[in-house]
This record gives sequence, structure tokens and C-alpha cells, in this order.
Amino acid sequence: MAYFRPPGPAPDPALVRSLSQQQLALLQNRRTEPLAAEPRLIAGCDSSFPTPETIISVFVVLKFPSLELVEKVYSYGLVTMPYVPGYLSFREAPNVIQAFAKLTHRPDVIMVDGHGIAHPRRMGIAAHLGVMLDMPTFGVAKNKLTGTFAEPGLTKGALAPLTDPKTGELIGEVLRSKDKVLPLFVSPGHRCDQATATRLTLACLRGYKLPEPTRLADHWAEEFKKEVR
DNA sequence: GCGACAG
DNA sequence: ATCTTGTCGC
Repeated sequence: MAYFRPPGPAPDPALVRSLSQQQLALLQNRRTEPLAAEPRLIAGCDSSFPTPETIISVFVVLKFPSLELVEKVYSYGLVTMPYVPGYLSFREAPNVIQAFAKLTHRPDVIMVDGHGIAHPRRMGIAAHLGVMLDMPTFGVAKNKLTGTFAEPGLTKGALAPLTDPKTGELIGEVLRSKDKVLPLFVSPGHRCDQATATRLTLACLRGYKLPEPTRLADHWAEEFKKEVR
């Protein structure tokens, strides 16, 4: 049990201020709205790090609602930023966008491994990517970054609101994706609303804790990692 | 000052 | 995220 976290190198305050401003700028272009139409293709994306200095980002595209895998691509590159809570997108997004450019199929919506607006400045990586790509996105995270919530029921499908205690605003939903497993955190990114994000996540569950798009992206990230090593 | 802290 | 074996619970 980790009762505390070993102190890491303190991120440069000036850099963090700059990144915050960039998030505020992106926020100006973010929108919450229903999808224009029921998706026919849904994508999943995830990144992993073969070594501390390299990153591999994967995109998978599945038919919806059959969830049949139709495409998988990846981009391999160099890490340019350290991981700083709240600024994850600046570390992963550049390479994720390179991977997205390799897709031959254009997904209708993207499920991102991370938070959407369930973020201190409402600019989690799902929202960040959505604005940058101008694509509908939503986030599905395994852990909380910010907000408060009551433990959802213990059975699959149970939901609980994730709220910003400071404003009372709903920033996401805590979803029990499988009986008695830690819940997931679902929130809209860009051009998507909460109801859609949660509905699509539920529609992508196939007996595992993780919905298929992220589960497969996770799986292929491991496979591709062997190729680049 | 004391916790919290996506991947 | 990544490093790693055995082990608990359904």
C-alpha cells in the first residue's frame, strides 16, 4: 500500500503556467452536444512507453454496435514532456495525433483512455484531443483525477455522479462496468454529452471491466510494443 | 499547512 | 505509465 508518493522532480512553475493557458485557449473551442447521428464506427486509443524516453500510441476502430475490429494503427515516437498530473495531454497527444493520421477509416466518435471534462480545468486528454482533431470524443478513465462521488452500487451498470465540490457542477459519471470491480470514470470530451458518453461506454462492454475500444487499444499497444523493441 | 494527484 | 509473484475471491 502506497501511503505516500515519493517526491518527484518539481515541474517548472513557468512551464505549468504556460500549459494552463494553452488549456484555457483550447477550452474556448470545446463544445458539449449530442452526436449528430448514431455512430457506425467507434475508435479507441491508448499510449504506452516501451522505455522512459519513447512512446507508442495506438488507435483501433471497431464497427458499432457489433464491436468488430476493422483497423489498428500505431505511431512510435520520442517523449518530450514529463508526466504532470493535470497536463497528461501535452505528453501524449502529439503522438496520439500522429497515430490518428494513419487511420484509413474515419471513426464517428473516439473513446479516449483518460478523462474528458472531469479535469481541474475541464481539459482532460479526451477534451484536448477532441478539440485538436475536431472530433467527437469522450473519456473513460480507471482512476479519479478530481471531483467527489458516492460509491455506485456494486452491480454492473450502477452509476453515481462525479461532481466538482467547488461548483456543484456535474463533470462525469462513475460507472460500475462489471460486478464488484472498481468503477470507471466517464466524461464527455468534445462534441459529445454525458448521456452519450455513458450510453456508448455501456454499449461497448463485453464482460470485461474495460469497454472494447480501450481494451483492444490496450491489447494492441502491448503487441506493437514488442515490434519496436 | 495538509492532502490529492488521469497515464 | 512501468517494474513484478504469488494469492485471494467468485
